Amino acid sequence: MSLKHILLGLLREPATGYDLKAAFNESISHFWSAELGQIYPTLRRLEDAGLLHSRVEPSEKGPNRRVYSLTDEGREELLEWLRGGPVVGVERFAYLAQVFFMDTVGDLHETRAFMAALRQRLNEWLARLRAIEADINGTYGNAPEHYPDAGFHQFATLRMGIRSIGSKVEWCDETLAAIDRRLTMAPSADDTGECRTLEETR
Amino acid sequence: MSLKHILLGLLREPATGYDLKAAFNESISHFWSAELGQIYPTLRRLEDAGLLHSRVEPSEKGPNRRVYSLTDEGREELLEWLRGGPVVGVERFAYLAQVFFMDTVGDLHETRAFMAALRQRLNEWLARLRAIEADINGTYGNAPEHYPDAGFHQFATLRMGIRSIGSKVEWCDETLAAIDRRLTMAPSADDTGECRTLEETR
DNA sequence: TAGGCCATGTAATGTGTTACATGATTAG
DNA sequence: CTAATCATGTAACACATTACATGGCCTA
Repeated sequence: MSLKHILLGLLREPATGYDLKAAFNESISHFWSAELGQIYPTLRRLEDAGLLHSRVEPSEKGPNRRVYSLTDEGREELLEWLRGGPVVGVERFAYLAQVFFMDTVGDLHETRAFMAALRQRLNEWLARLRAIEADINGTYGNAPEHYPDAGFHQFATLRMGIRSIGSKVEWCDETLAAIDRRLTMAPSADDTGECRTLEETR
Repeated sequence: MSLKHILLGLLREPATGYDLKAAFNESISHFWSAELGQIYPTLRRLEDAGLLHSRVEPSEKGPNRRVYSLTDEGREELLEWLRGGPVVGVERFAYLAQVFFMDTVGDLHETRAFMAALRQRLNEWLARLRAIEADINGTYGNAPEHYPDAGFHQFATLRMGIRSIGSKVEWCDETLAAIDRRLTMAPSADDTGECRTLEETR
């Protein structure tokens, strides 16, 4: 039920489905994403439910735009969601599943290459987030407590992205170091062991 | 396409759907989850595709068990997935979306209460992960490079959970501190500002 | 003139949760 | 006797991605 509320939140200002897709790509991509194929039907359903209303406007370039805005009912629904306490869902990381099973390959060098590739991907992501942060700091200063209201909250979410992705890059480094220590050891565990899980040997 | 491969990975040892559900709850809940309603049909499809085969066994307690095991084809498919490089998907955090829009409520004390509740949830989660880590360290020592092969890889994923959730708890603290600084300021931003986003004022 | 952006929408498919249905065994 | 655990499955629904379909305007 989150996309629904995120759309309501973004519709602080009236916007089209296309505009909202751009917002997902730009400001929000570090914690949510949605495709147009999901956005358009959802907006329509929210209008049917009375949480939004729309008007059709001619566009300067391209076809007519359907501009949605919040109704009072929609604003109320948004506030209820916000006041309902944190929605903590399941986290899914396919690449962690890959690490978890990577011993099946039977060659720690494969794990090493995997972790190095992962580190690079995450580090690029981190760099993008840090660039946005530097941009904001350059304009508004380093003290978020002086930012405008919405800016303060938005900056906080960016900070979580930076801390969270940053911690993952550090984890890659920690793991790469452990792999290197393991690779320089006598290959005892790899050869004598039965590739057991921790639970089985406990 | 990840659940499919995770099931193949878990079927290192033959197991029933019920067993696999237990594995999701126990060892891998910090990076994936699945319900029985999804596991059973998926196993059936994997068998139809020739990646698994099953035999029915009587159970000591309860109804007959359908025990699945990997075929050579299934093992090959798993290895391809593992060797295909890190699968980095979208991260979705509903609670970050809530923070992002929380200024709509118009009272920073609401944000503070939200962040405090979130911190507690995350901290409990962290404590569970740390307990597992302590348990493993107690049995195998503090040097993961000496763990058995599968254990080494599994421990690495646990470490990422600890770092990642830990960084989020730290982020909560950072944000709570910023909120407190903002609350003790003259309430200028809250009253004079127009609740603008960072983009709009740029 | 080719490709990208603007702009909307539908259809097919894939992924995931919850509820329903069944029924034996065991521990409190 | 009751609740939990064992054990399998289906059906309905909710959520999400990708492909298809259309077509004008602008830039290289």
